Amino acid sequence: MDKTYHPTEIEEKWAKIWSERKLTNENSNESFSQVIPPPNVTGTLHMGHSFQYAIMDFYTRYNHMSGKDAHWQVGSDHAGIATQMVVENNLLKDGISRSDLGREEFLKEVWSWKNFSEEKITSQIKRLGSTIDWEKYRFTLDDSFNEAVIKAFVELYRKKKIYRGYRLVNWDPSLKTAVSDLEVIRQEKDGFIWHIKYPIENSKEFITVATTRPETMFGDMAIAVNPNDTRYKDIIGKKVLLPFVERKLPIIGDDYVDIEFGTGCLKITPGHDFNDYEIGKKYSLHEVDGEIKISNQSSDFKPINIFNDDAWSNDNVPEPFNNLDRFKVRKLVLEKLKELNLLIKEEKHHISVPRGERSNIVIEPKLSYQWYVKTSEMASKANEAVNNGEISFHPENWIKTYFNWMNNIEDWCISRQIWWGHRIPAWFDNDKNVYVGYDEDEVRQFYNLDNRKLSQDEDVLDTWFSSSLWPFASMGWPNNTPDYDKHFPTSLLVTGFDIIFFWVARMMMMSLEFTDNIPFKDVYVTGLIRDENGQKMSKSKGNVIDPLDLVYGISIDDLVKKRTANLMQEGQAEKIERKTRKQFPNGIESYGTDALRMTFFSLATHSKDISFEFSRLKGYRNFCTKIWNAARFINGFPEGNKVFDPKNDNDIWINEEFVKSANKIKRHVEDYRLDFAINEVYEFFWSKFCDVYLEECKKSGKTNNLRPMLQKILIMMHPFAPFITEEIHSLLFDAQIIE
RNA sequence: AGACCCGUAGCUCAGUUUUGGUUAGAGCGCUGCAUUGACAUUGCAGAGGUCGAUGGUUCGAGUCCAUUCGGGUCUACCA
Repeated sequence: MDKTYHPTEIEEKWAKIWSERKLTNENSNESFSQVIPPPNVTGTLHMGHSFQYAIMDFYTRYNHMSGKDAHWQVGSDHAGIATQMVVENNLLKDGISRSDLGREEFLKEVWSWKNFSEEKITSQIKRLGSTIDWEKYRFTLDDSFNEAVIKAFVELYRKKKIYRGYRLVNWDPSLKTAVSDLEVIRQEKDGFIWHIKYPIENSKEFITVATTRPETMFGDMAIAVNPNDTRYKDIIGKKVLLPFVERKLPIIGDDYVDIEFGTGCLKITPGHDFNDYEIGKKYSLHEVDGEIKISNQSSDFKPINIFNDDAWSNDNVPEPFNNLDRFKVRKLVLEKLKELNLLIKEEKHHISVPRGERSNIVIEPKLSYQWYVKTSEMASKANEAVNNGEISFHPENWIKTYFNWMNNIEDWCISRQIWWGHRIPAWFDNDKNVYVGYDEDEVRQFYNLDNRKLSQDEDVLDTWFSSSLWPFASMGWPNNTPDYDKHFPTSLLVTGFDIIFFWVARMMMMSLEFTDNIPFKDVYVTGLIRDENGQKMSKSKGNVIDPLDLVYGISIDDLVKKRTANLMQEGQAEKIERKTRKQFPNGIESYGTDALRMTFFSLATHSKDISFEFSRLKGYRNFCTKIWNAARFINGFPEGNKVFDPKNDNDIWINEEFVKSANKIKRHVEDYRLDFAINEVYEFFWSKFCDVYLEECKKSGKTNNLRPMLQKILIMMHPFAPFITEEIHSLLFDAQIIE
């Protein structure tokens, strides 16, 4: 054995061996299985990924060593919007836009990016020593996965659990696509509320509405007051003249209006506000010759849309307000209202602005046709599985978060107006009739169509729609494969709390729908890795650490280069460089994968936010050194017994301690408390085995049992620190722990 | 508006439900001594906590209950 422990050389050797190896406990009837939360092919892996993969690999190895047939299904996610954005940004650097290329050419670009990113990601996962059968690698947009997605869509449609609807959606004007409720981030900020006078028809009276979005007034279709509001009782039924447009709007009385709020008087803009839409629908508002009419025919309802796809005002908006960005419209409207003395008050008001999760642009509610999944029935089935204990969360507390959302779940908008994704299997004829099916032939057959021309829906599906099928589709569903038979439902899901709604809940719904089975039994919910100051790691903050830089170390210049490359905003680089040089004056040292891995386990507490500390990492690197040196020391003694054979008090004592610790560790592992488990490992090896037993053996010279005891310990420690234990084991015992 | 989480040693955090129980734990840091004879170090010894605050239940509260202060997250809504 080398005098010093050189982790990276050893690790590279074993990582390669393991990436080509398949675990074979195929004869075991007991399955342990889990699926990787497929990483997005948007770039490279970060600390959060390696944290979770360490845990997943731990359980794979642990269960394999317990004799089970352990399967860890690996793959990656096409991540529709996110990946498309990355590729579009890259092209933009060369002055090329998506539309310059056209759909087909653009998709070629995305596929080549996918290959590039996938290569990086898989080599990272391999380097961490993950125990994976790479032949079973899947991608959420490969052909057979598409088969599963199409089947899911068509079946849901034919069971009337998917429908197409024309209604308001969260529209991202920068990406020009609809997004789901979950992809909208609310940002609280200080804004204004404006009080605006609208003249009442045939009178000198005015009515004052309060609004935070004056620019949408061109889409106003009614004024609403509370019928119990004595101030306005008499004007219900009268009409107002919408300034600039001269459209006649009815004044309606509805309980929805809060008497206390604002002026107690609300403008109704059904084309641009979700609540107004509901009211507009209730009264079937529609325009006839410049006047808004009320009816009880719901089919009459026709909201007025005043924006284009990019949220610039359209032709429904008069001069000089049309063909402007919505914020310019707002500014101009306020100016002109002021000139007309119709703007009577500007009040500070706390508002929450909806922003796109990816684009960060302000979301504009927009009327459009979109596809939706009906969720309520599926959700209650999923809830049942949690309530009757079929699925359990660890820590349990996350159940509350889960139910909080599931009990108020809305229908899920699954269509996206982008190019990268699973194309929606729906076809239109020239009369805009819609037909859903597996392919065009099947559609014609199913609907008994003549040879009319059909064209496929241009839209693609929300990435999370395909991800929701991952636990069974990645194992071969809808085909019956040996993996699906043996390893589904899976035993464990390791994932972050941030995607409980996006992913965990939806997998539960889809799995129960299509397989009549839960997708997983235990959900191990991890916290989010933050930097030492508790800040979320992000490119723009410049505090990201690449896990492989902890393994190999990195010079300060390279680290600065890495952190300041490809920044979205100008001028950040200098600040990031200063902070980085201050925190890591000499760069980052090499710590090795085992040290990193054990650090992750020690951080796997029940806490939501996990501060990544270098001092802890250093501590576990010292622990690895300790293991190495203990082994080297033992290796210097004569071989002694093949099998542990206690002959003195010291032997008996360490064996008892070993059994005690092993039992504790087993319990902690089964309770999903790897932080406790790794503490026990550390404490046993260092304080008991080294400080007491080894010292005693040194003194007494009774060293016959050192090797067999070390071997037992190495095997026990292997899932915690696979590289070093495997290396020592093969050096000293000429055999691998996992063959 | 509702829900949830956090506040314990200088720092980062365990411990709080099922099971309230003698001197409240860990790692790192700190102090002192020893050490290059397995240890890119290690060993031994040690200091350091009114467990956010107040009140209650109890023989006994970090742990249970109520109130409160500070920090954070999520969901819904906000004309």
